[in-house]
Amino acid sequence: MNTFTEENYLKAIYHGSAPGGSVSTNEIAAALNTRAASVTDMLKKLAEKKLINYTKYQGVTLTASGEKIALSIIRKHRLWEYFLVEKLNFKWDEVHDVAEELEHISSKELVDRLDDFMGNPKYDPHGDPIPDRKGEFKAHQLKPISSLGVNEEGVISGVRDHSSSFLQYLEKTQLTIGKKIKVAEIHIYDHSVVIQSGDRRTHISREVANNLLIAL
Amino acid sequence: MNTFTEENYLKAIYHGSAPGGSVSTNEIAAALNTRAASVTDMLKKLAEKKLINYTKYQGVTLTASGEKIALSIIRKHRLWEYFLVEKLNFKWDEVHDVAEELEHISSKELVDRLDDFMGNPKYDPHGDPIPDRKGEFKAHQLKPISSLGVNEEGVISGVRDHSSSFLQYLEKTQLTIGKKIKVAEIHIYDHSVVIQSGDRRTHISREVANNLLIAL
DNA sequence: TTTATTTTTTAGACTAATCTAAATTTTTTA
DNA sequence: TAAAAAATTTAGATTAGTCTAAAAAATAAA
Ligand SMILES: [Mn+2]
Ligand SMILES: [Mn+2]
Ligand SMILES: [Mn+2]
Ligand SMILES: [Mn+2]
Repeated sequence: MNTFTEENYLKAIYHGSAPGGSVSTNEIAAALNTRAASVTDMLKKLAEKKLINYTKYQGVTLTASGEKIALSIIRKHRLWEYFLVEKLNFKWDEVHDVAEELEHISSKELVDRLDDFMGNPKYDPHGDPIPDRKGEFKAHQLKPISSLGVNEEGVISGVRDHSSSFLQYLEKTQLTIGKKIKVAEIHIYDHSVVIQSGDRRTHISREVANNLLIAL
Repeated sequence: MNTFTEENYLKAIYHGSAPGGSVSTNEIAAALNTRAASVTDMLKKLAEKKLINYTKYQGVTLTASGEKIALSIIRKHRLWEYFLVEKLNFKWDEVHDVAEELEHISSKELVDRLDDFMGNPKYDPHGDPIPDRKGEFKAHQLKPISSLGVNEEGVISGVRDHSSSFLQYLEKTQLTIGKKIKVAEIHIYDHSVVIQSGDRRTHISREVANNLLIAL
């Protein structure tokens, strides 16, 4: 097995990689709140274990087995988040830190049974896809509200910013996953957007419009 | 917070202490599958943190705060075991190792909600009492079947040996928690016992009779 | 295409947890 | 109560993960 730390590095590399691309030492250091020198040390170890492809100064990509591990961690993270929200009544902004711990519980039997217990959910509370036991998943096709024109509609299906302050803001303004919305107005001056949802109108900033994702 | 290792030491000290008594370095080493020298190092650290009372060569006891932590770990362990058996359909002999990991998840909110979700159970799948959120619990008054005389009755309420081989044996012979039993015969020669449970008779060895506990 | 800046790696140290082997202390036994 | 045995602690190393400071490589700018 791998240590928690190794698992966190693999996950960070997975999340930091643009499709097909590689991740830099500094990006990993930023994601894990650590120093570049520490990252270099760990990259050597992960390369030694054949979990990443690493050549000095070139950045890294995951090998097939590294990606498999990363996906299993992400599966656990998202299933536990779903459990916390759906079964234990946590709010969607309260679950991430707990899931960061739970994702390292090793038992595969446990997550698979948890998955069945909850009816094999496909998306976590933030709209992110949950890999199945084979590591497969299909992501929603998403785009930010800021890319819509006036009168275009869609269903809120994901967030680009997972911070609890953003999630709390969305909760308060009732812009949560599953809500059907329409763009009512766009202010050219500051790119802020007025959203219509049912008979409720909400004025959101450009930043919020960039971070709120709707399904096509 | 404390490391997993520190938590495991505190738990071992708690479990190793006879009521009011102290635990020896070697006992802790045996319980944790480690060496006496390692234990000594850790005892110094825990004493430094005022979680144990330690004087060289004298053995250790938990301080009030050390005991509080130990009980919170035990609470988590047993609640998770209950969850695994009652909600995820694990068998009682399969849950211990998973609970050994889950008990270190730090969120107090999580265990308290889990406790409520399950209806605040008082005993875990092996009959051990689950401390409440204040660390309080009442243990069953238990005695081994081997202490009963012929025709005495009782309800199976706990085990002294938690090994999966023993639990599997009990499962197979249907001598599980909650079963009402009566001692039908005692063989003087080897102290083996014939147990009547419903219309089923089971012949168990002295060793099994010593490790199966019934409520008074 | 040199020079400056940024990124990454190496060198050397530190902490937590562990180990073996040797030294102490305590307990038993004679 | 003195020698032998058992338990415990100390000494000195090791591994994982981290850090700061300095060196090296890559990239950007002049
Ligand atoms: Mn999360
Ligand atoms: Mn999520
Ligand atoms: Mn257990
Ligand atoms: Mn138990």
